[in-house]
Amino acid sequence: MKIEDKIEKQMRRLLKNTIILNRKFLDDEQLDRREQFRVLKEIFDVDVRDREIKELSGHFAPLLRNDHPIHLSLLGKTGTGKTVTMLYFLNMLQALCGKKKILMEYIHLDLSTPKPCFRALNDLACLLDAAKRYKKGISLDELMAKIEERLRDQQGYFILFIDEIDHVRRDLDSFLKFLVKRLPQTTPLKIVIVFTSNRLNWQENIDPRVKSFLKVNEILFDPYNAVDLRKILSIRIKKALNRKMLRRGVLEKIAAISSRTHGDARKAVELLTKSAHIAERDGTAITLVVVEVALHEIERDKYVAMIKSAPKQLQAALYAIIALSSHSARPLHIGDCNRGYRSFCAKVKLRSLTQRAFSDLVSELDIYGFIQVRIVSQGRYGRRREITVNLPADISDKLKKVVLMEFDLDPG
DNA sequence: TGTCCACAGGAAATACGGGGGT
DNA sequence: ACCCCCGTATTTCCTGTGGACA
Repeated sequence: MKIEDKIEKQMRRLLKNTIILNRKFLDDEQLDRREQFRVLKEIFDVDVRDREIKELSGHFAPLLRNDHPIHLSLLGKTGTGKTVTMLYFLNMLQALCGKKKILMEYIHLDLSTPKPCFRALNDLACLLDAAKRYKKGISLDELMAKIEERLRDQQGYFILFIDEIDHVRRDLDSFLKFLVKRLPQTTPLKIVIVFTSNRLNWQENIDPRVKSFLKVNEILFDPYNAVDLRKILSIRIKKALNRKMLRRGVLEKIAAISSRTHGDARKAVELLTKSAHIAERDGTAITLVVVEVALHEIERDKYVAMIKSAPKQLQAALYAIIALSSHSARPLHIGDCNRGYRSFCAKVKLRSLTQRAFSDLVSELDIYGFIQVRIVSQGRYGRRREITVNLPADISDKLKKVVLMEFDLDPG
């Protein structure tokens, strides 16, 4: 056989077993707005988030009567579709308003990373084209004035979609005071603010004087159930994957696992994506076993990402504890761990912290789930925390290697 | 019943580091 | 270049604790 034929045959065989046909439909980041909306439309067309969309329509219906709806608060855990549903809805609403010659403008202020009041206001000003991006050097008042100036003689409806409102740490009060109290008085715009939050009680500790101005309607987004997730996943599968390489029951399994553990659509799609990648890498179909492996790898990657982005001190503490725990079957105590930690610090030339600070590191590792800690009293022999490591062996090995590499040490 | 172990963990003091103003 | 401000990290100091043991 000629070499050209061989190559062609080989490539055709690989192509036949390709699993991911269109990568971008597995990652929303890679889709542009229009494509995103097209995917969303398909999802909403099969009645996913039907109730929520009905409630949204009800809330915004007064627009068509030239009436002024109150503010709105969308509550629910991450990955329950608060943001996408709202964006999709706003897009539709804008089209509708255009048709009916109703003036309407909306802004999406995304606070997905925590930021102080100043940053949030500055970001808003940027979106409105009212100011440049400042690091500092301008007071909150000036910033507010710029926003007011920009909106001073606008007409019609102005919908301000503020995503993850509880990420405004420090001075949420003045942020809200400006938006709900001051701004409506200085512009003829009819302002409707839509908040999202994954904490049901985000309004609890805001200034009562602001709160009294903040009339909100609430819509609750439940976690997705297995039926919804199946619909969402099958649309992704249709668009992105070679369905011949998907074994029976895989879709159901991913939907079931996801609805049981979190009900988060983004994580469900992530599990699907990971499974596809693994299957492709190993040259197999996506089977139930592959899904299991994917689940494990996602978990491992989560731990690795967490420790990589953690401060050096925390990395050192984790390394010392994992290393110590693999030697002894007994639970560890702070004293032992602290000694191990100190000697590790000496080895990697890291300044070691006091036991008090180290003790806080241990609590932090407990919160992140790397280790388990419980307080045990041994009477005369003191009161101490018992520290255990419950990670699968391959994960803790991997973590040790990662930490060593962070300290520029060869894991070998 | 009181003692005392070996810490836990709160509060206040202090060090550090990045950014702006001058 | 120098100082100041402010938020965060760390240290210092401290009080509290459940129960075995005498």
